[in-house]
Amino acid sequence: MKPHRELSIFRKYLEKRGLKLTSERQALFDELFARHEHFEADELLVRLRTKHKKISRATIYRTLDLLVDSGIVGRVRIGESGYRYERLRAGEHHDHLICNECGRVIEFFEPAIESLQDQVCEKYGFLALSHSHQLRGICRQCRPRVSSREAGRAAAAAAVPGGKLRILPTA
Amino acid sequence: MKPHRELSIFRKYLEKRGLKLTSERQALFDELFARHEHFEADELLVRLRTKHKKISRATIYRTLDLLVDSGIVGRVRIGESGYRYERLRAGEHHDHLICNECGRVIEFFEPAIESLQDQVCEKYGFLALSHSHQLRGICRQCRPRVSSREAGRAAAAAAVPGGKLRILPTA
DNA sequence: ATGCGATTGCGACTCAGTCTCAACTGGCGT
DNA sequence: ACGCCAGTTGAGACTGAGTCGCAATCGCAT
Repeated sequence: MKPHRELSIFRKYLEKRGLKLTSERQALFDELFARHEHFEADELLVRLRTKHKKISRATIYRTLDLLVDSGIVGRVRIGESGYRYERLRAGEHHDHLICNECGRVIEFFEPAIESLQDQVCEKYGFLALSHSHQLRGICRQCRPRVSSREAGRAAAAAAVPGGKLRILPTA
Repeated sequence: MKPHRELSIFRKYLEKRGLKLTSERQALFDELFARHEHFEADELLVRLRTKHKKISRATIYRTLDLLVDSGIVGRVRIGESGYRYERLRAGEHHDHLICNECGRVIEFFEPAIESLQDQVCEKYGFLALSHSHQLRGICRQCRPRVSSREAGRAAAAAAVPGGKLRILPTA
C-alpha cells in the first residue's frame, strides 16, 4: 500500500481542528481506498463489520462527513434513495451516466459543458459552488437486452416508476 | 380557468389504462396548476387539506406518480431531502440553478449543453432517457449579503454538505 | 502513566415515502 | 337510471436512510 497522499491530507485536516485519527477512521479510510470508486454508506458498514471490527452506523456517517468536508470524498445523490459516495481525485471533476437497468455508473468529463455552465452562471449573476449533472438511461451493455424485451417508452416507464430502484453492487 | 391542455392529456392517460379521474385526482391537479411551479409533496398535502377536503398522504404520492408518469409533472431531487415536483410545459425542458442561501430555484435552458450531452452519450453508447443538471451556489440577490459575511471557502463548505441530484421525469 | 476532550456504540428517533387493507366510488354496460 | 366491480381511498403501520443523545471508552499531548 503506497503512502497515500490522501491519507496525509486527511491527517492534516483532522489535526488542524484538533480531531483524532482513531482506528475506526483509519479502517474506514483504508476500506474506502482499497478499491471502491462509488459506494454507499451501508455497503461500507457491512464490509467493515465482516472484515475488521464492529463499527456503528453512526460512526460510518460521521466519518464520511469528515471525509466529505475535507474534500477527499464526494457525496452525491444518485439513484432513488439515499446518498452515494465517491473518491475524489484532487482537481479532477466528472459527471455521471447512470444505467437504470444495471445501476452501473459511468463517469464522464466534458470541458465544453463546464465552460458553458460558467456562461450560464454569469448570465444570471449566479455564483456556482458546486454542481451535479447526471444522465439516466440504458448503458451499452444493457441496451440489447432491454430493447429486445420491450419497446422504448414502456422501458422508460418501467425503469423509473418513481418508486423502486434496486441498490446496486458497486461496479 | 381555461380548458387546460394538460388536463386532457391527463384524462387521456388515465383512460388509456383504465384508471379513473376521481375527485381527489382532480383536486390535486387543480391545486397544482393553480399557480405552483415547484412544490413538495407535503406542501400540496397541507394546501389540499385546508382548502379542499381531507386527502391522505398516500394519495398525494400516488397521484403525483401518475402525473409524473404521464409526463405532466417532473420529479426532481433538489435540496437535501426528499423530492420536489414541478410542472412540465410540453416540449420544454430546463435545468436548475439553486441558491443555497434563499432556496430560490432558477430555471435555465442551454441548447449547446444539451447537444454536448448527446455527444457524450453517443461516445459511451448510452441511451439517455432523462437527465438532471443542477448548479448550486449563491444567487444574485444573496451574493452581497453572503460575501460580506464570510470569505469563500467557508461558505462553500458549509453550503454544500454534499452534492445534490435529481431524478427525472420519465419521458 | 495521567487526564480530559474527542470519539464510540447503542438504541431511540425522525422524516420522507410506501404498503396494506377494508371501505368506498367512478363510470361502463344494460 | 342502476348495479356492479375494478380501481381508489384514508388510516396508520411500516421501512430505510440518516441523525441524535449519552454513558463508556480511547488518543494523545504532557
